[in-house]
Amino acid sequence: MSPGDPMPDPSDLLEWYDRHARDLPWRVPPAARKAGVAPDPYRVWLSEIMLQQTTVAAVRDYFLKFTARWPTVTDLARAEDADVMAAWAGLGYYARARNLLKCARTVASEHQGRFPTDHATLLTLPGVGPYTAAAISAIAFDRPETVVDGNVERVMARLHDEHQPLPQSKPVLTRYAEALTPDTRPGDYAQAVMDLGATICTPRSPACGLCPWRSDCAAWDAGTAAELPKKSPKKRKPTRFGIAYLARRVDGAWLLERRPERGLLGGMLGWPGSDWGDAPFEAPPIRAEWKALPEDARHTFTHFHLRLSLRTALVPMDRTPERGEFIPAEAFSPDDLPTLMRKAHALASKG
DNA sequence: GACTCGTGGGC
DNA sequence: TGCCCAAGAGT
Repeated sequence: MSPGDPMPDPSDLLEWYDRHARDLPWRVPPAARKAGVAPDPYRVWLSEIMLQQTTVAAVRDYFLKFTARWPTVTDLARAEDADVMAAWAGLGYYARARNLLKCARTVASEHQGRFPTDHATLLTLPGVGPYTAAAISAIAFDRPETVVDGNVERVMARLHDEHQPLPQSKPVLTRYAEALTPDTRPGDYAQAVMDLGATICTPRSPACGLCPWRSDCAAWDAGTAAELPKKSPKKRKPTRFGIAYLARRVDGAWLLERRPERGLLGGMLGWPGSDWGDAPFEAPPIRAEWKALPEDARHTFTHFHLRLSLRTALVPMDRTPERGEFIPAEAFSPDDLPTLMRKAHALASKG
């Protein structure tokens, strides 16, 4: 920070937030907050975990489903692993769901079912990193912590016309954000900066004409808002190949397998099959007359494309699988599977 | 610091 | 179609 740097007024943003705060299921609106309504730390924590690298639109229904089924952190702590993983299926980044349960059980057993209020203690919880610790402390407990997510990075890069690319610029953007964090209404302020980034100071075609901080924005002055923040170039994704075996028993049961805790889709149910690489091979998980499907399941993960070759078979009752276990038709729903495995199921059921 | 780790929507 | 992006954390 140096003299002459833009110094926007947090009050201007709070005033904007009072008029334009989005209506979100996990949010206590500013008027209610002023009237003394305190957020439920459980709901704040749950929403923040779900929102990691995930859009509000994708999270909304999952949040409602989870809070209806597990209204408190102790309810969640008592849940079966398989039930939570199934409820999370489709939302992605499944380590979050595993850590969600670990965290709920830690809060229940070591913190008397109440979330810690301070940043340092929150950081010790599974799945809670610097951003989420600050968000819970600020939003749930109205402490003056600085949240730095992708929105805040973008807003700060523009306010200061910072052209150094992310992630190298992260430390300086964090200092800019810290310098702005107010002692009054820090929880609303944290949500306000993120709302600004999500609705006005957007990645593409920002609506600078509507921005309460426009007159204090260096990128607005320079005409560079839309090209910030700069980011380091990304590598392109390779394509990997795999084989999956979808066995259906004559009584309708499906042969599924719980994936290892670590790694891609860790802890989720899936179809037995090969590893994913250049030239996969894997013997079938059960003796049967296997038929190759004409169409591969295609799916793109964060860092590679996958083409999954599918094999199907109808197997008699008296045969024991070498891998996985049969799940009865009435206990199976493709909604309990990660999206890739749903795609494979849809193709097998169609064919 | 560099990787790994999902998914759906927008352009 | 292909790339970018989204309230990041763990290793």
